[in-house]
Amino acid sequence: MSLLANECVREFTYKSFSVEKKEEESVKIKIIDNPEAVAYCSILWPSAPILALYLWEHRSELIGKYILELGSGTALPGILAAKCGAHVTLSESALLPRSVNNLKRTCELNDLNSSQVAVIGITWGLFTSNVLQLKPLDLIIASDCFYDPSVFEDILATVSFLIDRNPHTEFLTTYQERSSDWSIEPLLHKWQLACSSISIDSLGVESDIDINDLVGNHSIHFGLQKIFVSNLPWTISSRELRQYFSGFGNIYQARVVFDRDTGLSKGFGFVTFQSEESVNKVLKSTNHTIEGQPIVIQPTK
DNA sequence: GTTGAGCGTT
Repeated sequence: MSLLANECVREFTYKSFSVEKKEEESVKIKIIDNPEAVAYCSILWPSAPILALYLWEHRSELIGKYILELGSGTALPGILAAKCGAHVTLSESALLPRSVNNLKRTCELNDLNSSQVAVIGITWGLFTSNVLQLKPLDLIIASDCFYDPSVFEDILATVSFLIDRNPHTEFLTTYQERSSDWSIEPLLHKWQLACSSISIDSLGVESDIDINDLVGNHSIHFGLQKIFVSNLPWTISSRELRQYFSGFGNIYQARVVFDRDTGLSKGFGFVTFQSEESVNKVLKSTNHTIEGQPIVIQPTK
């Protein structure tokens, strides 16, 4: 399997001592991360390792279960569930064939063939034949799918439909709180779904993983993590933009905006950091220059 | 049409 530009393979190892088997169990997962991707589904968001770690710590309950992952993206939780013995179906939007294909590539990367893990296109809120043909599920999982309020109801419509067909199906989801104004609670009522939250305080203790390392400072809003950069030299690409700002902290995404028609740089771009602190550092520091040219930094509107 | 204020993409 070959990687595209900006893609990298990230390895996750889950290890725990099994009291029942009196031996250490471990599994290694490889996922394709593309922090530069325009499509959010190619980026490994912190909710994914959290859900994966939760599944790992409940792996004995996964054996033989039928699990569907919605909006799989990098598919870390889904692949982990498959490695733990579940029958897993990964899914991505049917409108994004490349993202669906990325799921197939990830299966290949983890030596899982199509009889072990199925990959299908599911568009949230649409009841296409792919959804109708699903076998009864034990569990639906989704990491970081509640990132845009305009799709909240579509996701829950799909979940509600699948739970209606098989009432013992459970839905397990992790998400980042991006705005205190957002809530799925009214929609849960509307779709007659009940929910409870699971504490992640003791998550990782068994595997000796500090979840803060996985999450970073992500409980903050997106706007504060992102800066608008202008007066860029015409010649620089997202790569150089990333390179310049990498000195201020870990970067999720750095993008120069190019004109769709001419392909020429518009001379501005966006940099999204993994923490608010990095943004503050950038804003405090003056005299930012790239290739000798002063550049302008502003918080995003 | 060879630039210099601006807030993109999915």
